[in-house]
Amino acid sequence: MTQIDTKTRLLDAAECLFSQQGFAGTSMREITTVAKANLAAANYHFGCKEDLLSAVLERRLLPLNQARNARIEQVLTEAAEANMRPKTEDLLRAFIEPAMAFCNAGHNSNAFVAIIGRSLTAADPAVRDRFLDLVRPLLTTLHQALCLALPQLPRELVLTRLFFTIGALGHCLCFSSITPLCEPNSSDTHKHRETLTQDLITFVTSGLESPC
Amino acid sequence: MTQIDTKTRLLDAAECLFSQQGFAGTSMREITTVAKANLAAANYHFGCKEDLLSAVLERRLLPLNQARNARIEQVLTEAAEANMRPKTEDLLRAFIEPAMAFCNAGHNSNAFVAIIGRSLTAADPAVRDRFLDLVRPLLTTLHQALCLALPQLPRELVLTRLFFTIGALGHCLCFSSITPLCEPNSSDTHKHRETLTQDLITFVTSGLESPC
DNA sequence: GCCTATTTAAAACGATCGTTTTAATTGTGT
DNA sequence: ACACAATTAAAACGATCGTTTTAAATAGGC
Repeated sequence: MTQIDTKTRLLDAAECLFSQQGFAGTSMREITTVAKANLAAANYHFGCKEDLLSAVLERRLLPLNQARNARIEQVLTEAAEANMRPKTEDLLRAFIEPAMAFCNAGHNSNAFVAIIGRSLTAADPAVRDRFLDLVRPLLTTLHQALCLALPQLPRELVLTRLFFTIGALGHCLCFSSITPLCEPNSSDTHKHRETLTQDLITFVTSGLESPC
Repeated sequence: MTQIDTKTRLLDAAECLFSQQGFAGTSMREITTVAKANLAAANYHFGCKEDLLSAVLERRLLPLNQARNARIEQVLTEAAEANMRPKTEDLLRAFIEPAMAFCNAGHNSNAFVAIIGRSLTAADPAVRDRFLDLVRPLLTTLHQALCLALPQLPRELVLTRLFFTIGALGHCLCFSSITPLCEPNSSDTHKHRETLTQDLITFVTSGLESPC
């Protein structure tokens, strides 16, 4: 068998269609058609549509958040060894860069980032809750780390500003998928994405470090 | 007839349901049931579901954006009279405050803000395009005004940072509807919303004014 | 009174939805 | 070879969808 796993093809198709049309706007028949698989195969592998969504989210989000978590821990460790406070910008970079880099990670993960960007504020509670369960631990870690970097600020204010940061990031992830900024896969796109990432980090770092 | 217009009841119901379940996740039958109207009445007044969405958007967004536009013009006029540059914070306040204040504007407009927050990055192009057409002029005006306030920054960077600002604002609008921060209509809610608004303005002002 | 616009009731249109079932067929490991 | 998991094909399940139609009833303006 030279072609990809049916299960993987289903995940790829679901990811692509969910990102373009949303969860409610995508049918199981569309997914199986794009995946060139049988309609029954989807339910056979994933049970129901909502569990397919969970599988789509988990496949990318678990490793992504693991990478972000590792980078945050690294920033904290290096700061502790130097007997200094971690820098706000370093923490935010550890949180943002892996997500934005996902756009260029090959496969069709650039479709996935739009799902991330939208899931947090999704109207459908089924989407929102399944997503929130996957990111809550990371956000808690990041919040605590940011409080170390910004001891002069009330913890509650840091959390509020972290919310703003997430909003800005999510908006970026959505738009870089909706509106391909240049021709896809061109070096221009790469460069622009890197610029955009740095612009975002600069923006939210200033926002978070703003005096109380 | 002591009760409200059928047309208005349909708009209210659609607004409420769209904000809670999204456009694709809400059926015409749900809307007419909540509105205590006949199913045929919805199509009679609005034609089709998409045009109903447009009507829902326009009812609140036109006056809201008109108010924001007037406040931006006022900031520009006062700055011109004083022979000074407009302040970034004043412009951002003119843009943000009316939207956030909408949460407490009575009727059920607090449901509407979630629609605003989500529409910009909606998966469904029908939703996104109809929304974008209603806000594009305002965003153009705001961008130009911000360039006057930040002449040291490239216009393109100002636009990028305005995108981040919109993302943070949209995220706020969504969450203040999803998670009622306190008991609704309590003075606590009012106070918290005002605090949140000021926190957001402080955050994005710092972000926009960050050195290049 | 008459005209027109609203609104209701009820039913039907064809279409699509998520899911399940049944049967036959492939592939893989042992 | 046998067993078991994966996959296909095709059909059907009941349900819901957006929209239209037909008919009757209700209101308000002139």
